[in-house]
Amino acid sequence: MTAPHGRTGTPTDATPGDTVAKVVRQWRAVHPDLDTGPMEIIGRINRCAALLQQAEDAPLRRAGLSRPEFDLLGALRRTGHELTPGELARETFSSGAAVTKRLKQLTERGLVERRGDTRDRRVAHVRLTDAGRALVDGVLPGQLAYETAVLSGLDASDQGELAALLGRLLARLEGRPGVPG
Amino acid sequence: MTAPHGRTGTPTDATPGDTVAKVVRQWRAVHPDLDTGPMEIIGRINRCAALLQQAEDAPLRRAGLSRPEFDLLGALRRTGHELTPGELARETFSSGAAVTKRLKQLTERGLVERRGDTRDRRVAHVRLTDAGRALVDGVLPGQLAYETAVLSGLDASDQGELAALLGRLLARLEGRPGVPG
DNA sequence: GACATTTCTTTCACGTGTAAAACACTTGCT
DNA sequence: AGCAAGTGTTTTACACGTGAAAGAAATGTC
Repeated sequence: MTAPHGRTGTPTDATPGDTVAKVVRQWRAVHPDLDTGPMEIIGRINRCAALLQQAEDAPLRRAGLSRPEFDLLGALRRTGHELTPGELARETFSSGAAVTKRLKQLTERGLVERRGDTRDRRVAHVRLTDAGRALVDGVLPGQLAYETAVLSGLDASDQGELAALLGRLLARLEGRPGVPG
Repeated sequence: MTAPHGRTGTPTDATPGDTVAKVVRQWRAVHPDLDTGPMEIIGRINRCAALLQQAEDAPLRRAGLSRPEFDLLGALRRTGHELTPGELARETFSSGAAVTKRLKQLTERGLVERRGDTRDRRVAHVRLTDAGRALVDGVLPGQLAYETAVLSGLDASDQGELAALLGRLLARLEGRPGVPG
């Protein structure tokens, strides 16, 4: 996996590169026997995710939302229809308990409305209020603009390549719910 | 910024693909005006990170560690020398307060030892105990093996490409002026 | 028609992270 | 020396997520 591609800086060597490269170098120095190859990818995915979230959280705070709250509102916005708390939990990959708490707050703030199912009185149906929809639609373009800016370091074909490679990795991760033994 | 083009099945169409592809399709249906291209990358990075962490947390729990605890021990292990709480905070990208709490627990469990600086009595120096080092060294290979397995869906050159692309993205996120080229 | 089972949601107790303040000590200034 | 400002670490108050149990209602079974 060591691909000596000229000047785009494959960080397998002593170049400072990014934070992850440094960490990998440290591990290799201490454990020369271990294959640290995977770290170059997975360490970077984790670090990118952390930095991206940190950067995108600031505008959300300004709009008075936490990221989990935005994800919940976003799920309602993009599906276009009402969702039950359970569906929201699945859609946002969070626990039912967390969704319950968020819904309480979002309802109090008037961003979301609840309605009981007439047939099955266990389930609730949640929908965006006008204010909720406006809030999501107001914040989303800024988020995308930031993402576009960050990605502008990569040209269109690099972006396509990256999306495709990540897609393959993700497909594998989502296809195998099993954990390592 | 145009949507990514690619020959390897760009998920810009109606292919189910992964979870992210579905979400992007939903957004496009509701907001046809917005450029959803960045989501294909950033959404996948976030989702991959979440799934990877979830998968790798299970073995850690079995070893009695949370991920932040493992990161702290790992920082001590890979640097090979003592670190102060402040350095540990920077190294693990977490707050000083969080490090203080973790150190308290890890010290009680005998995985870490503290020593006061003789010159500057504000600072403490933290080092791994033998048990702590053994714990890290016992867990690490399993983590790497899992990562290797997950990445085995990509051949060596794909992995190199992915690492390089993520490196460029990360460099930008970390505030580097684009990698020399 | 009552009873166990399943499904959907909420509540509870608890652990953990955070920001801000407090603390402890050092350094620089006059 | 004395004191303000700076630095490293811990404490405090609080918000949030989680798993487990509880609660509430539907469904299946005999």
